[in-house]
Amino acid sequence: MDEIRVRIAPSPSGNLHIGTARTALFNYLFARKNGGKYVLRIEDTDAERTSQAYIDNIFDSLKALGLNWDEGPDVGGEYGPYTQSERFDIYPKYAQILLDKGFAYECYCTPEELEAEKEEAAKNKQAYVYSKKCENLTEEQKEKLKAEGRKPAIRFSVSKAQQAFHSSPVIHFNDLVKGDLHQDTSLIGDFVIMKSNGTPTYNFAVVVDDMLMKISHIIRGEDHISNTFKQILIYEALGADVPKFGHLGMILAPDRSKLSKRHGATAVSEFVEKGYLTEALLNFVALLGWSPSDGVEIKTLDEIAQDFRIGEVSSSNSIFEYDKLNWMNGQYIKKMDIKKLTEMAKPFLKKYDLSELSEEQLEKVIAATREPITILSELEHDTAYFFGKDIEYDEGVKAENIDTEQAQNILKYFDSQLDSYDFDNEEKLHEQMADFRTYFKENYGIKPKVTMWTIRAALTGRTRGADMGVILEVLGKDKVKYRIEKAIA
RNA sequence: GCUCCCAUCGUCUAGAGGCCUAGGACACAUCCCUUUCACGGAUGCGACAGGGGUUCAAAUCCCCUUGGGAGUACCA
Repeated sequence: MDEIRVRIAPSPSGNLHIGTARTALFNYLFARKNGGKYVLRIEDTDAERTSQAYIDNIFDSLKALGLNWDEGPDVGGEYGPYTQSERFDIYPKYAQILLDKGFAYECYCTPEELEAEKEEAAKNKQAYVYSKKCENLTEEQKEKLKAEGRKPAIRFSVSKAQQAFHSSPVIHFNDLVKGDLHQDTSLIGDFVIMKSNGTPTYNFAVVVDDMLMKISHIIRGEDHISNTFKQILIYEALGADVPKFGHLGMILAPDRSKLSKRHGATAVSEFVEKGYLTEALLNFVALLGWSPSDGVEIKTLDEIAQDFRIGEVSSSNSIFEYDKLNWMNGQYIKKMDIKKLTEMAKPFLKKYDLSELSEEQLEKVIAATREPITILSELEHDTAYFFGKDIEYDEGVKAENIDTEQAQNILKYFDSQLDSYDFDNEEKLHEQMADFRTYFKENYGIKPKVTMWTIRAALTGRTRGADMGVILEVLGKDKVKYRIEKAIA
């Protein structure tokens, strides 16, 4: 096992979760940094909870994030198929090997019997461990049970595997991020590896797949630590090399509970719909657990991959706070190519008739409004006054910035000068506006700031917004005149 | 309940015994820049969970307590 191979193995029982995205990212980074392969496998053994829409969402989200896989369901690869439901015929073979080696046995217990065992354990305040009552069934007993119509599940004999490969019931492994981890296997009950319906359980399917796909390093969430001990035993029982494991802390909500819809978005696609850029999302999520050696936090995927070391990843949980994500998203919005950004902004501007503006004008609008925003959805509000004929006034703006005597004078004068302004010449218009401000400053002592504020209020209904030059230019003389005259009482 | 993991500013983190009167980023506050708002810049506020050890020396190592998280399925 010298080739480095990692995988991301999402279960399509929901859209791609931000936590899964981070796990995918760290696997991707590890593969890139170490010249390995990164594979995608879909774990859909539970048909009940799987849907094609989720599979599509997972593919799309991963691609949008730039986490492209070297092998996977769509691109194929040497070790396919990469969808578990297409591998159902291979698990029984390995279960049989375990049966033959004596590391597994058939279990004919009914759900009711199992339930009774659990209740008994709970009553005695004992940790539940399967009773092993089916471990030594004779052939006659099995036949009898089968005759009753019972279908067996296959259980893994934890104690037999432990005794065969470890001198102590307490087994250890060296985790890539957490270091030495241990568990007393006598506390692990003989668990089911093949359900009575013939499908594998998670713990069995992952091992078989990871083994067959020659996965060398398994990087995943720490919620899998307890599974790891079971999996190590299966690898050993199968006679396979045990891969290296690395467990990442979880991503928690600000209240330290599991991140759920109640805290806002959880799926990558939801973040995108809200106006987050996948680049920012990815960069942000990388910082949850990992930190750059040079202190520069805004980095491309490639840059992060260069600097990534799995052993330096934080082993504790981290909380998902929007503040920094928002800031980072804003940074990406400011730096993004304007044409690309304009394209991305369009879905957020559905409310408006975009045909009012040329592509060039729209770009100007976006360029002028991108600065203060943090997420794309803010664009709808911030660009409102560029569309339509009439505008809505923010609260208080009319009374404070338009209806005063001074404001009215400014507006009237502006209106009288309008015809002489050259809206087709950016530079000239800029000069003319400067003259306009100077006029009020020199003749009436009105600060340029106030003069501009008045015009802005009349034109946009607000006291904050894009650069005045851009507003004038994009609106054009007719609209400007219309709004100014409307503001004059 | 049992088992496992984790523990530095509000949050993300740097820190692998002396370089730490603990550094950076976000957020927050103030100031500067500016034709508005913003961007940007500067400054400030702000943490080693608690208690025991080990050591000449501990945020860094050990133990206990507390707190948080995870697992405990014929879910993945």
